[in-house]
Amino acid sequence: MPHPSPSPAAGSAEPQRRARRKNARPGELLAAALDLFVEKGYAATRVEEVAARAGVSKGTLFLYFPSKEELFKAVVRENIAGRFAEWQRELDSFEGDSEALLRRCYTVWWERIGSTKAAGITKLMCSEARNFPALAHFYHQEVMQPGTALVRCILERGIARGEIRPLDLDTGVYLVLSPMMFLMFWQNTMAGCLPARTDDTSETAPCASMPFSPEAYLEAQIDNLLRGLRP
Amino acid sequence: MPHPSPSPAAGSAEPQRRARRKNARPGELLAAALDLFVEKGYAATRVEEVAARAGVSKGTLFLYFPSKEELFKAVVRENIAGRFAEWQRELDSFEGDSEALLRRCYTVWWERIGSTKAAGITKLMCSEARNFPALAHFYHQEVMQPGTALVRCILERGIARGEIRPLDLDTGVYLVLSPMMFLMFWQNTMAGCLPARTDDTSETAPCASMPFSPEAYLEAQIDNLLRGLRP
Amino acid sequence: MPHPSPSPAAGSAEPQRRARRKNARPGELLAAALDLFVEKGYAATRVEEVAARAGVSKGTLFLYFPSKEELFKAVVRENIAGRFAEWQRELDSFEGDSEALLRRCYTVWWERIGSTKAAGITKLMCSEARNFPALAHFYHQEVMQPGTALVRCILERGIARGEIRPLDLDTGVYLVLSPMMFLMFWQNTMAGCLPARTDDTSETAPCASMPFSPEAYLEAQIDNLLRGLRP
Amino acid sequence: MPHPSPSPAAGSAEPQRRARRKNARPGELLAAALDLFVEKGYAATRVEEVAARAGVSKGTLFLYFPSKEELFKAVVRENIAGRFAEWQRELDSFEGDSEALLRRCYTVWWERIGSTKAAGITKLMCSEARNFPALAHFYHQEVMQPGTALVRCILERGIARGEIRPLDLDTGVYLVLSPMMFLMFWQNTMAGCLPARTDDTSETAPCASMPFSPEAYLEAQIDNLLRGLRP
DNA sequence: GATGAATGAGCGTTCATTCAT
DNA sequence: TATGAATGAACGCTCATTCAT
Repeated sequence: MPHPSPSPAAGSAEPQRRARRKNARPGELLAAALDLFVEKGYAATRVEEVAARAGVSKGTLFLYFPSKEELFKAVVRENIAGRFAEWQRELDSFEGDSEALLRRCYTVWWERIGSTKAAGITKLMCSEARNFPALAHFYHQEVMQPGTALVRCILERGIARGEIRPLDLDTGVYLVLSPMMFLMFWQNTMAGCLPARTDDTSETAPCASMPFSPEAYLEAQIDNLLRGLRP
Repeated sequence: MPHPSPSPAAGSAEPQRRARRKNARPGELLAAALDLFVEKGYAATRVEEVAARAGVSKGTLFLYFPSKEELFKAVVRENIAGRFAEWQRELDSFEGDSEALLRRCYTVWWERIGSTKAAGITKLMCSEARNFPALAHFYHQEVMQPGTALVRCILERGIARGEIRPLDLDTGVYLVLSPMMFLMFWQNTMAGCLPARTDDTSETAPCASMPFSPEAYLEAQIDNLLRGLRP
Repeated sequence: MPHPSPSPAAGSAEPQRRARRKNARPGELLAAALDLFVEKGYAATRVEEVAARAGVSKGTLFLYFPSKEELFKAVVRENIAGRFAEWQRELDSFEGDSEALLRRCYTVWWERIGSTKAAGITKLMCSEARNFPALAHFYHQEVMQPGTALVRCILERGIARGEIRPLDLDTGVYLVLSPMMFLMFWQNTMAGCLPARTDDTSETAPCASMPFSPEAYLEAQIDNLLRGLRP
Repeated sequence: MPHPSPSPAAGSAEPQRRARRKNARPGELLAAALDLFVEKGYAATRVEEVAARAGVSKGTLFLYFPSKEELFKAVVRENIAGRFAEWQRELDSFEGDSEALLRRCYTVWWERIGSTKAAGITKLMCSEARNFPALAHFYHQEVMQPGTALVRCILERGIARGEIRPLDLDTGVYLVLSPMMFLMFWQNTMAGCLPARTDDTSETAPCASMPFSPEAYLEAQIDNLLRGLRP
């Protein structure tokens, strides 16, 4: 095995690449689409760019997703909407008290959504909902409704167990949800503190002088929320 | 009355009005642009529409602003004035306890910002921050920083008076601010509740099944916040 | 039974069927193409659809026909066979008067051509003539010329027998032919009476208010033609 | 006036060209569109080509016509549909007998439609109706319906005056119309005899060996029709 | 031979921008 | 100064054609 690394390695793995790619394509496209949608927004993302980032041509994208709109929906389903069933199961089988449940809820959300690119989707959706009513409807149906339903379950359970003071649930769910939403907005706007974009202009991080730790924020919110919800 | 009809000088106060209009032009364009940018977002707003709403032609707009991008920047700069000095004075002279102060703070914010077009500017700014990093920086310094400073004052005062439990202020300020930001986003996206599309599928307004009253939300947040902040 | 599963020779009569299919391929493709070209026109027919209807893949079609254009040409050549010799024989042996002959002529034409897919070929050919001048020429020589010759015979016979008034035959043949051509066009266009579009405006089938029965039309035409041709 | 002709003549007429063109543009575009639609069909005609033939850019076309479909409709209205009112007036004020009326009807039709490019529209419409149901509907409503209504008027008048034998009008109108339609098809398919296209390939006229005079055909048809319609 | 994943030129349409008037 | 006719680059999407397997 001489020259293992810098060699172009042209040869053995080529034949099956086509077949192997075929299965990988949707995932690669979804990943590229997630990146670009979050980075530039829905309207400003060109499908050709998504295709290019996934290493294929424009036409190929339409082999897997019939339209830009469906591509976006697939991104949402892949990264958010498709996971509610699992979360509901986790919730149903949880055995601790409401404080533990809420803390776990925030932790899990932060790990799986809040700190990932998926959080950018929510910000994007809120930014462009008015211009793409069909997408807004889809997002509402597939994400907002299940999300609020999940939180409502948690609160109802806590009230039933006497661990949470009775409160109007229609607005109560937003006591739990709004910190998450705030974080998703914050992370994807003011927080140029993220590794910063690598493409065009040199970009001084806007919040350089204003410390903000999402984890600390979340911690403070959950603490305060729990105090406030106590019976 | 010689040459009554073909003379071009028909009309008395015209020249003056023309001149008056000329000075007002940039302002009228900025006002129209503000409305439309807030209403539809940056990308979806057409310069022709801005010009039309300002009562001038498309070409005239480009006489005052060299490009759509510069128009947008001018709109944001124009509308994010500092009213913080006034608020700081109101705060300094407040004599009630922290609960009253915080409640008043939310009320005043809702009346002067949250329920007005100003909230739309914030949402707009956040939505487009990635595309206009310089503006995002500007906004952060001129709005976010003073805003957090103000809230920090309130909390420090409360802690000093023993009305608020000690807590890390760097993150604590966001306990107060995040409901406001959440509301500004919410009001300008999901609550758009467009009158349903008329084309293919029957689509009820997206928020039909998810009631949300900003006032009720604010009430619930302030209540819970105050409970949580109690020593 | 060694190697039962991974052996590719699984199946008994498969090889033969494969071979049989292989010879039938071009014909199956031509048949599918005929259907679709007649149904949707040249431009609107997608080669993939032709391949699918013939039960093969898109790539396979291009194995047999080098391009969509050549496929079209092959379809037209294949389907415009000459049945004129047979009709000439039937005409030569006819013994009734001219009215009976002309009536029979229309009836036979309607049964064998007018009401069948063959009419669709004619309409197709006429519709695409400008894009395929060579085919138009071919069609003119192989179909139009013999057709007019046949009708000319009928008229000459009638004039000779004193049953038809003398008239210029060069144009007279079209008195007989034009109703047929009109019908072939009509049947394959306006009479499509598509099941109404389902999207925006309420659109009843285009011919709803304009009743048209091919048989009644043919009947009226032959009646009027015979009256007009009487000496 | 030295060098009057080869001089570029740049100078006097330039200033008003813009304004003058503005009024002329729709007409120029409609003329170009008529040419191309008739020449290549609806689907195969590219709007960019229409614009180019009218001497403007693609975008300019959309300044005057909001879509390709509306451009086509405008062509139809300009060349056919918009004239029925005038024809109806001419019909209402006609004072001769039915033979004179029908002869005049054919003559006028031939001069204003049949022998012009407008005839190509009907052929086009029949060729592509199935693929563009909206256009088919429009054409049916704006052309076929008024056309048949007009002919029906003529026949009813003749029957009332005892100059035409009673006959079922629903099919009777087609006795009058089908020769026109036949001619429109014929002229625009088999009759490469027209001055032949000047663009790409050398095209031998397909009907070289088969004499066909539209005028003679029309003459024969009207003669025979009148004989057939006599009471 | 047969497949179907991949391509890319081309379509109708939009809209920020220009410039002759 | 103000206009609005004109532009052309770009978009989302289609589909005949190619070619590695």
